[in-house]
Amino acid sequence: MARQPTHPSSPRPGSVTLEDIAAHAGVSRSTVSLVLRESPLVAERTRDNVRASIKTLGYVYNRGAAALRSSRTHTLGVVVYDIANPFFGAMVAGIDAALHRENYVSFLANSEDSPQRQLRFLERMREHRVDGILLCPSEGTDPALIATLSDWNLPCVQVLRHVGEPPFDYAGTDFEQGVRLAVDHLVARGHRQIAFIGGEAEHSATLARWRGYFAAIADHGLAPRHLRTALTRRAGFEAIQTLMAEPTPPSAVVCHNDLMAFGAMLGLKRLGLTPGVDCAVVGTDDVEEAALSDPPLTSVATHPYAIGEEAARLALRRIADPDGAREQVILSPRLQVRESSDAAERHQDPATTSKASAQHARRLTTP
Amino acid sequence: MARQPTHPSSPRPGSVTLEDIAAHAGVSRSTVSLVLRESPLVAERTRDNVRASIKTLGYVYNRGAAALRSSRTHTLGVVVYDIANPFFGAMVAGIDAALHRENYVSFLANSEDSPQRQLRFLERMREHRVDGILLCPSEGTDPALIATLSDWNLPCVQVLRHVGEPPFDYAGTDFEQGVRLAVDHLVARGHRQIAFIGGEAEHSATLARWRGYFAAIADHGLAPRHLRTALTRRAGFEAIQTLMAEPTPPSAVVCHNDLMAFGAMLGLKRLGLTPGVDCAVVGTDDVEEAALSDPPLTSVATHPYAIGEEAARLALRRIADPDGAREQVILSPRLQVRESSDAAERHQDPATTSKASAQHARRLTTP
DNA sequence: CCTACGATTTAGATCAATCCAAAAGCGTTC
DNA sequence: GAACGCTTTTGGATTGATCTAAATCGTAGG
Repeated sequence: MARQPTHPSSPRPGSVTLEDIAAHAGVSRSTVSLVLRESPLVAERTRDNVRASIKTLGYVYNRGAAALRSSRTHTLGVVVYDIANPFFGAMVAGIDAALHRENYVSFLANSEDSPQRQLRFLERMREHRVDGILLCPSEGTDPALIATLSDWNLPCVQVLRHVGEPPFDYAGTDFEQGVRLAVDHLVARGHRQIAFIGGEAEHSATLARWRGYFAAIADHGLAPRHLRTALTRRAGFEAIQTLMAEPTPPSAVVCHNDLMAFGAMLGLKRLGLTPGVDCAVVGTDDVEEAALSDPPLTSVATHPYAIGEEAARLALRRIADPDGAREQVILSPRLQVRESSDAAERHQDPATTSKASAQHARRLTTP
Repeated sequence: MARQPTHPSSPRPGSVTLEDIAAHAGVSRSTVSLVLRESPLVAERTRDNVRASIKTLGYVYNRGAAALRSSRTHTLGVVVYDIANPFFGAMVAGIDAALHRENYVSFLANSEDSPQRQLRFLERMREHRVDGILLCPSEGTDPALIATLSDWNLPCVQVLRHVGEPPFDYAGTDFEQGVRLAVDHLVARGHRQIAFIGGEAEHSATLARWRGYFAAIADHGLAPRHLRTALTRRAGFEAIQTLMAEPTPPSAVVCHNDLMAFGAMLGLKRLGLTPGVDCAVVGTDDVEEAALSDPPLTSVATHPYAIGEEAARLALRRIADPDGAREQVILSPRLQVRESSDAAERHQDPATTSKASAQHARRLTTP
């Protein structure tokens, strides 16, 4: 109601078209279109006139119509498998920030780790003609999916996990290296019985952690103790109690993620033990809560926000150059040592949080 | 490459159109369109033929083109101010689930609590011609925004927070009632010095908590003690230490959210006090972590997933009937009592989580 | 005076669907 | 065999942008 367009035949507000602008400014539709797309072909005087008409008529660009002709929607599909997990929340925030800067906008779907849901969403994305996909493949994703997307002509960047054979575009963290850092740290603190809990599933991200664990343990000439569990707080709570009841209980545990580590620390307390004194605990992710737990948790920082940003950047690059060399961006994890693995550590300010250090990124290019 | 469309002039795979299907099935474009939209006007034989052609040619529906003509995109814009917060993660999951069922898909934006970013996103949504908006208004949102959206002909459902004057569509929780429940519970346990921490900002959601707190305290003839702080874990950690250093320290605190409550419990431990024994702590939200903290946290459950679902349903209803009566769906909170407010409670299984009880919803309709 | 030139601007086709009014098909009945 | 009523089907217009090749314009060179 505020500003009715002056053109009389427009039925509801918001349906002013290029045609209307053209008539008002005394030029052709084409010229208005060029102005909207900041083309250098248009004379400055004309451009100003057109801009003025656009303003007075309250025109709104119709991206749908533009996409029909240009087959570019400025739209991306993002699939994660658990948006309620703060790690993915941070990642999505990073994606959002990077896309926002480039005037892109993203569809989000939560696959709930169901390949069927994931596929349905991807099909829908195809109908909406998104320019590309950011995919955290759900559990049990058919590796052929990536080839299918490629058949569909849909650029796809995998994030955090990956399936199928390289080369593909991928952004994630070097989890193998992360677990190695954790084990090395614990060995340096004198631990010899170092267990690993987590990882019943078989993604790349889980496998990488295993590799890191077994390799590091072997390097130090120690005996591995690996317990497969779910990846929840609850699972950590139970797993630690199982381990501590064994004939040779571990003196330290490395956990698949921070949630499990918190669970493990609670489990230790339930047993009357003190985390960091009776048994060291190391997590993975370094979520905000890690600095403020009791005791503060040593954790391998995996920079979800930075991963999100990198993934988005990668996708935009692939859209601009569909046949360019595939790229893998792998951020280096960083170990944040706190009291849960080092009771001797000074009692610091509780919120010494780590900043994402994206400059540690390693870039691989597969031609 | 898998299945090349038989139509020779199509440049890349995936660009099979209605025209191609029509030619292949020996009918007109219009008929194919009717089949796609499950129109009862088409004879069964014809429908089957067309379906077969669609399959063999590998046709993909182009929603962009359809939207151009029908001005319905089957698309929604969702704005939250902190997607990294697990509460919003759960809410978005609820929204996603509800929309998925109705073949809708949603754009997500993280406003980072900036009205400018929020507005930019909303403008972009308008360009994409979304059918509606789900909005958690960012801090400092101009109340006129809701009227502007209405001018734009964009149905908008506010979620969790709201600005502007009713009537509008809204889905949220009765925070006032929630805080009341918490205070009543504490009084019943014999507490007389009950403080409230949190809420320096001025949203509806914060104001409602205040109202609940002051009203309940007054009802019981007690003296209020309210500390305004930020809404972070860190803030809770500091606030409790401030309060406990006062001449009459509280015997119980109610916190704006669970994050702050966790911080407060940590702060008590830092002072050598035991949460639940030396000072009771109650949070709000009942996040998953609450059941597994040390001690388990009493919390007012606010059902984010259910709120998300209700909000999405509301939006779809409004799209179908733009001039219908505005609705407010307000879920009733439920108090989940655990040891942090009741040290005498039996040591239960740590993960007795609450199920969202959406049947407690109260529906208001403003004509 | 005519043409060529670079810089702008434009008409008309095109993109892939929906909408609408009109036509076609078809079995009855007069 | 024409008229009728009913279900199906169909051209052609429409939606709002982009793309392409051609038109316009003022000026300078031959």
